[in-house]
Amino acid sequence: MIAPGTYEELRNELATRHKDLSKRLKQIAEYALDNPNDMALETVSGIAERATVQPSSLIRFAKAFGYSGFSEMQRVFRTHLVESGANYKERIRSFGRDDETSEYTRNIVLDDFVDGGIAALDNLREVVDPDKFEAAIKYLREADVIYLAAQRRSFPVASYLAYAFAQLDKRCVLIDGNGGMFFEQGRSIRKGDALLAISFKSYSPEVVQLVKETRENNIPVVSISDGVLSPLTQNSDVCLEVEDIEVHAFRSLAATMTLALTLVVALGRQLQE
Amino acid sequence: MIAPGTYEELRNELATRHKDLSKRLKQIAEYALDNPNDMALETVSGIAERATVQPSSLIRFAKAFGYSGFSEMQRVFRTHLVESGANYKERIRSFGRDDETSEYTRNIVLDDFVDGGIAALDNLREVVDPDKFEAAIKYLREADVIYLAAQRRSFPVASYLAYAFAQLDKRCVLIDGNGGMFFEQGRSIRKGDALLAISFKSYSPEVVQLVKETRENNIPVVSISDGVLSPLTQNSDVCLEVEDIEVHAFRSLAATMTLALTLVVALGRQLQE
DNA sequence: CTCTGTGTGGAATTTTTATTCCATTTTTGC
DNA sequence: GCAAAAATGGAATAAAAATTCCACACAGAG
Repeated sequence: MIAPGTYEELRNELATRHKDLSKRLKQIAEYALDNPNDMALETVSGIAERATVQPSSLIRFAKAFGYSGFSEMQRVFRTHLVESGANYKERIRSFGRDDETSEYTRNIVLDDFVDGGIAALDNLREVVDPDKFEAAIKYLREADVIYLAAQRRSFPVASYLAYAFAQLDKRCVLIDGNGGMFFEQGRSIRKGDALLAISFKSYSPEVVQLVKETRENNIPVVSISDGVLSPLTQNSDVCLEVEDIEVHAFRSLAATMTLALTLVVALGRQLQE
Repeated sequence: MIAPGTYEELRNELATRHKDLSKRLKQIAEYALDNPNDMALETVSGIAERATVQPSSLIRFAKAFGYSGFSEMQRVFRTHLVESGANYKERIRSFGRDDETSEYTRNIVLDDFVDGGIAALDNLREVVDPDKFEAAIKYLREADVIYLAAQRRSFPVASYLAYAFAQLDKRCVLIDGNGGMFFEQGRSIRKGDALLAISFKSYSPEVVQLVKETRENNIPVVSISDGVLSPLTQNSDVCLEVEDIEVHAFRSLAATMTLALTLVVALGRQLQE
């Protein structure tokens, strides 16, 4: 007897064997299919109570399907809960075992990054708050000149935005830190302009400082960063959250780039009107 | 002290109080925000291990936020896990409906780009030829200095690669055309180096010309471009094809960025050996 | 440099939870 | 309708998990 390792397999097994089960086990099977979340999260006695069976029946049930005990079966339900839920990070964690032959590896790598990128984009759809997005656009639309600040890994995003804004005939300044003049470039910002800053952990100190200074001068700051702990979030008028997934210790920019593009297009539409 | 009853409240609380927390509690706050699923499903000691803290710190953490113990706090994460899953399914169901209200429309834009990005990534998986990929890596690995050439929309990709190569201690020169010296920078390439050029239609004449010149000098040229008709394909030793999909007349860089990242990681592995 | 108080690691303890076992009940085959 | 087998309930036990507690480390004040 081999125990089903995935929720789908278990479901199948439950369906096919349902009619041959004893009264109590039938009852449990039905409950499990109706309330997979309970199966994933509740304790044996909790489920027993809700399903009006004895705790011991639940253990018998698990054993009848080949598991060593209830806990082992519960893992299947838990995994399913995580994977079916939008929460993408766990999904990512489950791949990326990469101790294969190099023949294999090269494709594995590309596949991993592609999967990671897709998961990041899926996630982007969920976490972007439409109100914040709208607010960000408003600041950018009203700005006379948009200043773009980003360093290191995030710099390409700013560079892309600079190109795209130029296409829209939206004036902008890309603070590239050329000649070590990051702050000199940044401080030429003035009333009527807006700063768009992009940085992820570990946050570029220059960008963080520039954001703070700009905010203190009552100039609007829009930022793109990761999560609520980011120092950008705390010092910006509006912060859009993105999280690009880390695969093999490298982070792609797929989601961030897509967000940037969306920002540009949305802004472009409003400018046309 | 009143404990946050929902995930969002807790998240907020974590964010605002993060800076005042002690070292360990900070560490836990970060872990919790990054791995909410673990917080929902794992045991105290399991989480403690993954977050490299002591079990007792987790209990202290929960109490610091007003809960009676870890278990009470865990309920918040569990509820969130279940509910976020439900929302996700809801979203999928309501997908593809686009009956106006600008309220709705702005999301449509993001959704479109996300879908476009996903499609582009899926496509990337298919069209990348492993042999060409391998060959590209070989040229780059053997190069003394990698020269990066790209203009306009593709420039951010080169900029990203420059950053990533530097991280790998691989020498490279980013031809950025600063001061109008595109060709001057490009012509400093010499035997033993390699050129990595990125351009899509309509192809940047400068990049195309540089590729041709470099090839004529018997220096290896690797390119990233779109399709067999690209003048880069014809004048490169190896050309990797990508096609980022056009949505609302704008092209994202999601797929190209992902390819670039993969290139970097694959190269990085070989350099380590 | 020493004292004081907060923060931390880790073992000990308590509580909760899973599992086993067996007496009792229900089904099944004759 | 009567054994024999299977299934069930529920208390007893074992296992695992959460929580407490205390000795020690460390940072900041004097």
